[in-house]
Amino acid sequence: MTLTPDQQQIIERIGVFFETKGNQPILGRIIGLLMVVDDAEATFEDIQNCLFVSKSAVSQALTLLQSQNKVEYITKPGERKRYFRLKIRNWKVDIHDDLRKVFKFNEIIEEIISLRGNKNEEFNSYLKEVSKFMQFMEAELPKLIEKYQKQIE
Amino acid sequence: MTLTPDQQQIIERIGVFFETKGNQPILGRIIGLLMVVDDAEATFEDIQNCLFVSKSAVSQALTLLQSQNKVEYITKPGERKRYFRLKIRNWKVDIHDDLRKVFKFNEIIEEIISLRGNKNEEFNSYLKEVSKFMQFMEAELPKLIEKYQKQIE
DNA sequence: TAATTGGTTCATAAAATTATGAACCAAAAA
DNA sequence: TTTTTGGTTCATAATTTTATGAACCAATTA
Repeated sequence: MTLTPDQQQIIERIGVFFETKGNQPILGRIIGLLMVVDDAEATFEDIQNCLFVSKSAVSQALTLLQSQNKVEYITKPGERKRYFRLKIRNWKVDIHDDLRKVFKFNEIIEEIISLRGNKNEEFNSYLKEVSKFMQFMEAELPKLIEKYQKQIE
Repeated sequence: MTLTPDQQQIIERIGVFFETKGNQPILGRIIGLLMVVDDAEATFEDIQNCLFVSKSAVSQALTLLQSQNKVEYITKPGERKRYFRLKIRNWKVDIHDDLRKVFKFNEIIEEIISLRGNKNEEFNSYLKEVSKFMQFMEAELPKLIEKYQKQIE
């Protein structure tokens, strides 16, 4: 399996995207590879060769990605190799989770509010405002997703 | 300035939250400190003492936080010390930005779609679906925020 | 003018993350 | 039975990130 320069470049970009989201470098590149290659799957060896990394790095990364439900593998009759591919069916859920992560901070904010003294009421009311906004957004998100579902039906 | 154990603990939690979002450890702890202390402000020295870090660490972290528009400082008449505090007025915008970051990936997805061959049309249509969903969500977000604004008026 | 305060800067030490290679293993093939 | 294939595991090397301390500086104060 050989990649075009275009493919290589975009894999790096995908890699950087996932990296800045706090993941380790290879993870994003493997995801990138699996998104970019024509048949949307790759063997252990393919991954090693395309990304120029060691066997153990690939093994560890794949274990992690599978535990995160981002990658799965299939096998083909008569072949011992595994064909890894994205578990893309989970992506809509993943997006929702990513969005909810933003509002996860509200749990902490609520605790802070309950802990704060009253020396700075202006700040206190700002905090409450932010908290209310987050609550609103979190509640509205599922509705929005529902709206999308109906729209495409 | 002394912190209660409760305050210390929540500062650490805020720290971890920001850390897992890809920020360096002190940043989140400074933000935590500024959220938790009663008057919602702290001097350079306060920060150093409360967080047990070096002068240079505080200086560098504050420079960064200010460049990110997350922190600002005020001064008080007759005092040379700076009083650092959160630039909380920006937070609603920050939340919106955080949400949009999730959909930033759609730019890459669109490129991938245009680059992909047709060996796996099922995957191609999944990608297109995800892309459409992200487009929808990104377009709806501002409306949602508007809805909130109206609701609180 | 000298000393102190309130920081900044930068080289590097310390710590954490990430990748490697060697040893290993089970299943299949020779 | 031995070798090969397709991996896994784990100690550690390499790299990156983060924090430190020493030197520095400008503004005040003594």
